[in-house]
Amino acid sequence: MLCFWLRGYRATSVEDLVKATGVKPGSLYSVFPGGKHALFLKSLERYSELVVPQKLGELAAPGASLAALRGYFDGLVQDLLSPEGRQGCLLVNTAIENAAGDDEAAAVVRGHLARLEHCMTAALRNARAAHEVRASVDPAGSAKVLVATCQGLMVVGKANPDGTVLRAIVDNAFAVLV
Amino acid sequence: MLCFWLRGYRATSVEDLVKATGVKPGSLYSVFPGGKHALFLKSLERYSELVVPQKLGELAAPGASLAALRGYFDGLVQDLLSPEGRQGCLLVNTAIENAAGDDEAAAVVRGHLARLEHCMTAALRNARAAHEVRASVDPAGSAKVLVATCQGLMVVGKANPDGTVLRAIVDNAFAVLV
DNA sequence: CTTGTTCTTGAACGAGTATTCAGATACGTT
DNA sequence: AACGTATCTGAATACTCGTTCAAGAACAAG
Repeated sequence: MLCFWLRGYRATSVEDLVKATGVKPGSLYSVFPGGKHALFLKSLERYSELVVPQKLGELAAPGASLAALRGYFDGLVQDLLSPEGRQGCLLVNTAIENAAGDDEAAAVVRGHLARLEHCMTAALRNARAAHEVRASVDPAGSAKVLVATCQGLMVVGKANPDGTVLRAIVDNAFAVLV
Repeated sequence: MLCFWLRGYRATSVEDLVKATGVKPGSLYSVFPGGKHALFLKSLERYSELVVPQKLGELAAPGASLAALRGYFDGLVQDLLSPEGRQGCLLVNTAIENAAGDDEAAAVVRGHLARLEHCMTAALRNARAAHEVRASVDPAGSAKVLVATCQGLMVVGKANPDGTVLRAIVDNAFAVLV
C-alpha cells in the first residue's frame, strides 16, 4: 500500500513490491491471482479501512460538529506540509491516475467520496442545530462543495506546498459558513 | 501534448510520441535534447498557452464578471461529461502525477494556478462592484477557494462523471456568493 | 526416517522502455 | 551536374517491466 501511495500505480514495479513485502514473485502471484493490479485494488481497500478513518478522526463520530470538520481540513493541510505527507491521498492520486481506465479503482474512489460527503453533511447538520453556522447554510449542498474543495486542496498542495496558501483556502472556505 | 494529456507522462511511450508526431526517434532526440522529459515540459507550456486561454474564455477578459466566472465552471462540467473531455486538465493531472518529483513541472502548474486565481479575483471584484455578489464577499479570498474547488471538481469528475453531482457542486459553490 | 503434499524460490521469458548512432537521404551552393 | 553540409532514419542498445514455472525447501503424517 505504501509503495502505491508514495509512487503511484504505474511507477511502482513488482520488484518494489517484492522488496517492500519480502514476498518473492512466485508467492506473490499465487497469493494474489491477478498480480500487480489485484494487489493494487487490495491496497486501495486497505487504505480506505486503515488510513482514511484515522484521517477523518472525530469527523467520523456521530456527534461531529464544526470543530471536527475544521479539524479535518487543518489535518489535511498539516499533512501536505510535512515531508511524509507530500504523497497526498492515495484515493485522490488514484482518481487522477487510474479512474478513467480502471472501473474497479474508480468504484473505490467513488465510495470514498460518498463516505466523505456523508460525514460532512452530518457534521454540518449538527453545526447548524448548534447555531455554529448560519441558518441559511444547506448542509447537503455545502458538504458537496467542501468535498470538492478538500480534493482541490490536495491538488494545490502537491504543486505548491505552501502553508500560507493552503491555510488561506481553508480559512476562506469556512468564512462563508459562519 | 495530446499524448501526455490523454495518457499521462509515465504511460506515454516515446513510440507513442513518434507515431503521433511522425518525427522519428533520432530526429526527436536532436530537436529536443533531454528527450521525453524535455518534450513533456514543452507540452505543458503549449497547453498553458493554447488550451488554457481557450478554456478560460471570457474569464480572461478584463471586464469579466460573475457570468464569465460561472461560465468557466459550467464549461468545466461540460468537458468532464463529454467523452473527449474525460482526460480532464493536463495541469491537474501533472500536479498529481509529477509535481512531487519534478520541480520544473510543478513550477508550470503553480504558474497556472496563479493565473487562474488572478482571473477569478478580477472577475469577483468586478462582480462585487456591479452588485452581482454580496458586499461581504472577499474577492481575493473567495478566488482562492474557487481555484481549489475547480481543481476538486476535476478530481470528482474523473472518478464520477455524473452531471447531477458535478452541477450540484458548482451550484452550491456559487450559492454562497449571492 | 521415509513419504506425499504444500509452500517457496529465483532464474528465465517475452514484451516494452528510453536512448543512441552509423548509414542514408535531401538540400543549397558552386 | 557535382560537391559539402545539414537533416533524417530505423535498426540496435542496454535496460526494466510484469509474469511464469521448474526445481528445491519445509513440513506434517505414518
